[in-house]
Amino acid sequence: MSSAVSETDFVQRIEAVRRFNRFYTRHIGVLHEVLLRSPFPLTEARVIYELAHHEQVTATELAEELGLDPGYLSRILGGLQQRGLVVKRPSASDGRRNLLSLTDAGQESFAKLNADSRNETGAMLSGLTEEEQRSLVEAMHTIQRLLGAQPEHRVPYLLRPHQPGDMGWVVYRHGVLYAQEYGWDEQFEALVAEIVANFIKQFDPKRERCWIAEKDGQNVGSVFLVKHPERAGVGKLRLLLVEPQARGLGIGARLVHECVRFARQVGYRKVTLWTNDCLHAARHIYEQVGFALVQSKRHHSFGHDLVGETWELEL
Amino acid sequence: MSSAVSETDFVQRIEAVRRFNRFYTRHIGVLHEVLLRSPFPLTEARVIYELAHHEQVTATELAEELGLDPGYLSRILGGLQQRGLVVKRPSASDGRRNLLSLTDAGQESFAKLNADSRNETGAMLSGLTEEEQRSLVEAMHTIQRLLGAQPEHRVPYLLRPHQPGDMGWVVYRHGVLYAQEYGWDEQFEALVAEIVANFIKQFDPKRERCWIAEKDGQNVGSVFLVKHPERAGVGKLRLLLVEPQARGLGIGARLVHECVRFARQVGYRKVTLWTNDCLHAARHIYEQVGFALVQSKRHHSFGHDLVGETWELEL
DNA sequence: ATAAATTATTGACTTTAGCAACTATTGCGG
DNA sequence: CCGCAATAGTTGCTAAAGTCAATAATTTAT
Repeated sequence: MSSAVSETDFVQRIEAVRRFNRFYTRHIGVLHEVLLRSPFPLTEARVIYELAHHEQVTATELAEELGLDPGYLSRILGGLQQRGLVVKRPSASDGRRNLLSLTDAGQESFAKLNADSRNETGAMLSGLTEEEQRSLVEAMHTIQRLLGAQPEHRVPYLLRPHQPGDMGWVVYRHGVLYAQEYGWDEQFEALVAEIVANFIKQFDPKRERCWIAEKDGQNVGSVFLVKHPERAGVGKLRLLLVEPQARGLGIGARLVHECVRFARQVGYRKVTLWTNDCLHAARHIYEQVGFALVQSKRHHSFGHDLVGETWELEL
Repeated sequence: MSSAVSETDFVQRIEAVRRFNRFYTRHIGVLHEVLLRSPFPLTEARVIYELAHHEQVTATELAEELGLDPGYLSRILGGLQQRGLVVKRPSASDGRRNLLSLTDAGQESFAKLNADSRNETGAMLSGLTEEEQRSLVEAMHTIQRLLGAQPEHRVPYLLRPHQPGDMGWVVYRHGVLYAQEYGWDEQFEALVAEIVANFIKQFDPKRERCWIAEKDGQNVGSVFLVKHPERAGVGKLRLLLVEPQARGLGIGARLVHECVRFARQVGYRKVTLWTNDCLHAARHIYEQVGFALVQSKRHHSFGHDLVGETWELEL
């Protein structure tokens, strides 16, 4: 070793790290007690958690990520499937693999778990001052960086069904963002409000749905699929929105993709949507997913001259 | 909540903390795999670890500290006792309690576990630069402070039998410290060297022992109990030393205490020791433990005029 | 085309853990 | 000093968590 002094430092650091590990082992133990109060055994909860953060995973990946025995995991997944929380689809490209994902019920279970855990953490944090919270988070970042947390390769956001509060958020953010980005006036916000009001009033869970994208605990995107008011067997995609700070992560595409998947699943024969030609990012996504422009029509709304467009996708 | 902005921050912090918890859960999982390669199951290892850091604990305290179920712990302790790693003595003051401590074999097992874990952590740390190591440790301190790690009320040091390297350390530190603090010359260091050489050459594990005090992974104290060269049934306490940076923690008293306990246990009828009147701290400890001054004699040694003293304790 | 590797499942087990009931003490209030 | 609540620890029973090896179905590599 280089010198007596630095050797001493080194040994002391080792002990400091070990002390921290003991401390945090204990700390995590306490956290887990909270999860244990949920109807899910801890390991199951962890599996659900991972599933919620992946579009689709294979069992092997999951086992890897959670450090579980494949056999054990297989059984856990079996149980979750039986209870209707997880579905498994054979992979198209590899007959050995199965792609796993949460069902709606699974999503719901996750939402509850997630909320509990979040509240727990929130309660802990709120015992600290603003300044202390900042230091804590910063210290945690430092540790993760130094211990080589490989950038989590799960998607950094989350899709979920709507919850209380989400409708207000949708109206609010549509209003703010379209005003900011396109200068649209409050007529647009009113339109959005009307749409979501109707969605809630006439909600048919079997054939309609809202997806909210969440990132770091905050809403960052939305999309709705509703029955077309006049044309039976046709679904209408509405209110696609992604917050500026969350753009570039593929959230928009993912939202539309989910929408279409759901539309197929519940038996629509066609999905239609109305947008405006100035919304380039959205149009691009619709194109990618396979929608075709079927009609274009000038109109004056929201304080501007616009070109409204109707797009359709055969299922 | 105060404002939209700080609410946003708060939610993001919650997620950051949760992310860290997941990260560290996995990280600790990996650490534990290492321990799992040892002959001890993780929980047993933790129990041994705690026992090594306490003079004597009760099962309840231990369960509390480790967050274990008392029943479960009881069984673990039972197993450790059967394998001769732990002994249990009924408490004098409370008939319900049992005071637990590691046997020699237990100490040895601990030493191995501890070394493995330390090496593991050392290997991890040495992948980082000096600067990075410092940040890491600092971040860990921050977290412990903020999450209210109550100051560990276990003793922050550790007594253990001697290992390779310890004898050299004893000679080296006696030489350095007595020179620094009392100006003694290298004759003293030579004397110490001779004593430890004889200790090793004529070591009788049944009736002789060396204790090394360790703190944060470093040696900080020593004491020896050996057979008196002339008087059968008498033990001689020698080479009591505590590093300046570790004084005030009761390490000296603890070392002498262990010595006396051992002397009683292996059947000596008396313990004697030789010291000098200028070593105030040491004399104070001997007095406290019950030693009596039986002889005082001037001598010139180590480059100084000194007053040598003989102290004795009837067992 | 065959061997080797990968993905997932199953059966048979062990270990780990938690709860509740029970015994032996102790401390306390009347 | 008696009775009773509280504490320390043990034991039986049960569930959860995890392991290991064998197997089947594919895919990939040689």
